[in-house]
Amino acid sequence: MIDIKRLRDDPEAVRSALARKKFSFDLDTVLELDAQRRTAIVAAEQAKSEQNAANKTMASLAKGSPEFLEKVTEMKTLSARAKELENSCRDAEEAFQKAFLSLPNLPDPSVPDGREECDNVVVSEWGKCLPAAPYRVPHWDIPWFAKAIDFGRGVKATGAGFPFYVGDMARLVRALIHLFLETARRNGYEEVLPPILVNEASATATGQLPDKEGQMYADTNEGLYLIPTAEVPVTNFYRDEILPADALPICRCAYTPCFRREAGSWGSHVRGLNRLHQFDKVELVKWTDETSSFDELERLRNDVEGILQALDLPYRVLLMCAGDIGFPHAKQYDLEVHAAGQDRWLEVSSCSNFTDFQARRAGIRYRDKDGKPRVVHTLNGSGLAIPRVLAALLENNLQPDNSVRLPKVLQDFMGQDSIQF
RNA sequence: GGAGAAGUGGCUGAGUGGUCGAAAGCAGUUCUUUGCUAAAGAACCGAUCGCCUAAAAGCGAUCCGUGGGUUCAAAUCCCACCUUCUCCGCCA
Repeated sequence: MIDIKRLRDDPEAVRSALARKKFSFDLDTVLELDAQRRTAIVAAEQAKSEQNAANKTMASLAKGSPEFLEKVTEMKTLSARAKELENSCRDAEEAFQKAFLSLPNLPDPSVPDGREECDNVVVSEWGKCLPAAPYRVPHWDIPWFAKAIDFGRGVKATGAGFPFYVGDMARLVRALIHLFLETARRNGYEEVLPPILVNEASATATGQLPDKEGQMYADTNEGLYLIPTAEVPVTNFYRDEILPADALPICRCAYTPCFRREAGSWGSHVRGLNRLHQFDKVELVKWTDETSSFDELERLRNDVEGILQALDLPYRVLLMCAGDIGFPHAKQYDLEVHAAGQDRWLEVSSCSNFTDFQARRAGIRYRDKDGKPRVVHTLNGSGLAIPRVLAALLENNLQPDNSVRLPKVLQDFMGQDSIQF
């Protein structure tokens, strides 16, 4: 959630900032509910204060004395009134919270205007896109693809979008996970292995709820959700905690499988590895103070770019426009690799600064030099999502003999310089 | 899954239904003193929300695992749930 004080102080600035995003919002209602809530609080606290005072005098009276009994009658009235006001106060608070929680984060001023995908700005490109050639095909058309990544048997075991990776392909996935984690470790991120089911409070804190409820697989028996990204459990590591000032910045990395229902987002363009219900990803997460989060975002992005360069995959970096960034995001870069067989850019990472939006929901703070609690800033970025990286590797490194040459960084781990089925 | 025990401030740990935000100790901050990388003494030392402020101070409300209930009044009594520990059973 955003800072309510900021909204009160300058609603028009908040209004125009939010208007740049694609989400609908109702500031006037929020402000009105805030005012109502505060009036209710004043009334309830006043009543409660009177009751407390009466209670105090009562404590000094002898039990059962006439004065005492008289006070009991008075207290009954006060108590009933206080309870009543307290209830209306709670209702007002709930109504306010519900409306307030539905406000998205403010986009940073450095984020360009725009309504859709085509308004995103390419801020850098690395490497050369490979030219078309007769033997370059989409990865799903590689003759042995169905053997190496078995979608058919995945359907049998689970359903569409849950493939089996077989033999050297399974090893290759493991090699990528290893490479990503080790690269992150060398860049100063501490590895964690988090739970992959989270509760409602965690999903709300990072902003998946209530905005994207339908995107997650849920265990309704236990009230738990399969994580759509490691961001959720990892960010919640410090939920409701106050960190010492010298702890920041904290950098963590985590490998997890990720689960997304992707309801209604299927079509001919999402064949093969382009979109799955379950996929593997290494996620990078940072907690910083409010002065350095945008610098840390650049560092994060740089760390992720390093991996793509090591894999020798041509990529570009998009600065997402205000209309295309997510609900909790203040600023977001998308990294896309070029897959030569499809001649398409595939998003493999999204690096974002959430400023204080998630941290405020999650109650993650740090103690500044004066000992005052302040809300931290949170960031995260994929480093990286495996299937699309794999798609690009297969398509870009496919040889005329249908083998796939491995980049140097993977050869050592795999103990071979190419794969072939 | 069965049987017990427990959940209090950063930590340890008192707490009789009313004067308890809550003793005490530790840690922390500031100061005093002693010439020596330390000791002693003193003061301060939780969070959230609201009112008032330019801001602070100040005032008020709330918080003793969570949510209900009893009562004029609950950390204290009752119920449910969650978590932790011990014992038994089962199991990767």
